[in-house]
Amino acid sequence: MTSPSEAKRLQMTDIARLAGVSVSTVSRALNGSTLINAETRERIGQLARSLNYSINLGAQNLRLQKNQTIAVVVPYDAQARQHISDPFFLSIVGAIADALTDRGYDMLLSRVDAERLDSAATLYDSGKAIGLIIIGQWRHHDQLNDMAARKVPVVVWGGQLPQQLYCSVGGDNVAGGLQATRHLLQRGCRRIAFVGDARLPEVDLRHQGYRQALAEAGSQPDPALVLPVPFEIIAARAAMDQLCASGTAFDGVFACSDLLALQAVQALRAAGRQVPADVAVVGYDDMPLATYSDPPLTTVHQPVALAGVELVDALLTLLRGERAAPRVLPVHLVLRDSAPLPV
Amino acid sequence: MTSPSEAKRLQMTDIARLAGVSVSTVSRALNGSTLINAETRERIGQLARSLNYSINLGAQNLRLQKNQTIAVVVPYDAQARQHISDPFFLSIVGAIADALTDRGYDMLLSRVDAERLDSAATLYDSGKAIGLIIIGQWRHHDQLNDMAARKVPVVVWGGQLPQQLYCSVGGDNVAGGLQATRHLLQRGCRRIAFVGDARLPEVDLRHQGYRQALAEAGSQPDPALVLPVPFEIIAARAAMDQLCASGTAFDGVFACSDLLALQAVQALRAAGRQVPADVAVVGYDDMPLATYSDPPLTTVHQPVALAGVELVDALLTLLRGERAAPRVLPVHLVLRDSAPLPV
DNA sequence: ATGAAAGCGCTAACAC
DNA sequence: GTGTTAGCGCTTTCAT
Repeated sequence: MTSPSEAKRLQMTDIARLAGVSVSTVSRALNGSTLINAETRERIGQLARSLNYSINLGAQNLRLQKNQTIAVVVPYDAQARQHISDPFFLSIVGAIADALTDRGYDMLLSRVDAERLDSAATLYDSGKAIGLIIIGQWRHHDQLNDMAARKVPVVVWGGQLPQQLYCSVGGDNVAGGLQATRHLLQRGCRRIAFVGDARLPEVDLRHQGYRQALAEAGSQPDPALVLPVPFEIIAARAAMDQLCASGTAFDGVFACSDLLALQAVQALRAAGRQVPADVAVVGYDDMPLATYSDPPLTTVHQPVALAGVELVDALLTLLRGERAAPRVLPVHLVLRDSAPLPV
Repeated sequence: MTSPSEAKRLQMTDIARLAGVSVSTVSRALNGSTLINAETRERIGQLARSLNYSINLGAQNLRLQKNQTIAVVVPYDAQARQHISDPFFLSIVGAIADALTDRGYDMLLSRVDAERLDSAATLYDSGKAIGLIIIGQWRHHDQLNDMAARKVPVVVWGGQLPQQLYCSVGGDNVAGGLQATRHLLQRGCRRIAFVGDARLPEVDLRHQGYRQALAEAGSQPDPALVLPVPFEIIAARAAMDQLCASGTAFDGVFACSDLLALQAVQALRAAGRQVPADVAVVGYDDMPLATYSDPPLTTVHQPVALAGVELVDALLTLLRGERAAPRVLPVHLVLRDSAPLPV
């Protein structure tokens, strides 16, 4: 509404002139140096405050070789021009923001093409940020390894993989897949669909848990029941509709996000099948909507707030020059109506 | 995992030395100056790329007096140490991130105490960001006015108020309140509870719409039906439980967020009342969960993606030195089962 | 207790 | 076409 500041931004010289002292005195005063006479210090402080002067951090950082900015990178599908929409991504970004704020760091939120995760390194190379938190490995474990190999301080939300040079923090995906699938089997499900793109490491680990649970039960995995859909609801719905239409028999669904699970529910209903009576459904993430949905979702809970703290602490550990071991955070199944306990 | 870079960060001098030229040549080459011989330019480019060198933006910005960083400020309740959790805030942050990325700006995500919105101005004063987008006016219209008066480039998501010096972008809250309440009246509701803290301007405007709709219908507003709850589910649930227990008669609820609406639904059910048969409920925001919830929510849709674009464009207008007029974005009621059309 | 001056990494006159 | 040099706004020796 009001038009902008043509008023050149104040700088230390201005304060110095107004206070009738030199810039070094202002600098020292503003930084609380005890070298400066307490009352001049106070006077300069007052003056600066009354003029809303604030030290230029760009210049200060350059001089001090410091920087308190961490980049949080949310990859996106450039082809689909897909926007940040999955609530899980948004809430983990919120959790990281909280953790960084608590520790006095600034957060630069960036989006990069999921096919070029390595391009995030420019944020570090250019000094915009002193470290990177990347949300998800996507399909580029190798690029992340390369970044770590050239000593870019980076922590990744995702699964722990063999031959991993970077620090990852993630939920226990195998355990999540295992618990979800075991629960469905225990309910008596015999043919359980797996919804998620196993080219993503996290999903692949959940898929391992799924297969392991099937193996325990002596059940054969059926490739026709694996739906390699991305974290994107339109595609998920289409794939589920197709599965329903195909005539392939199934009585359970394990979906790799709550949103995917709810799309499955809708597709099933559209096909005239009841949840959980005909088909039980288990989701992943335990976002708030899982509580309110119809039916409330049985889902694998991910500790989002803890995730934010762990990601940040791991990165700060790296920045201190220490090694940061990958962390696998506990997950647990939350029982609700989409797949209740067997009666 | 891997430990950090003790390797001092490369700088232009290093590239210059390795290329056997002066820093100015490197600078020009890297900035694509045609003054430089095409092949030396290419050679230097290759060298820099192969070493992952990237111009130090802190220094560059200092020299060029430029900066492409916009701060997005999410206020929070410091007393409650409440975290970013309302899905609406998170999704508008996502929308702003998309809009800024498209336009080549960096986004600094900051949290400030909702009682000290003016503290966000330091981000500008210190040169961290060239402009501010603040999510919500909260209870400090005056602080925002002060910031605008001293020419801080700021745009606020929120309602348009009288005597407003800053640029706001927001949904049409009066229309939203009007449509929601009219719809409930049209269904035959006679006693409609209003759930939301009218000390917040946006909520107050919705409340105006609510009162206007009641007036149109010749209905008397009853203060006992106004629940001044914050955007926080625990408090909302408690207030709704209390209303149910109080014996105050009501047959409709207009809640100022979808999350509040769903808490109302849960409280009503706990009190043995059906939605929408006994009490119809209308929410606000039209977040994804409104589609999936039980019952799906009739709610006022806010154009989140558009909001991101408008906020960013308004700020860029200010930064260009032009005036940016406040914008009120259209909202519309989405009919679902929590308050279906009258039969 | 305060000031003068050098320099953080970069760019852009101004030389040659 | 390329090098030399003077700052961008700040902190910090080193003087006084």
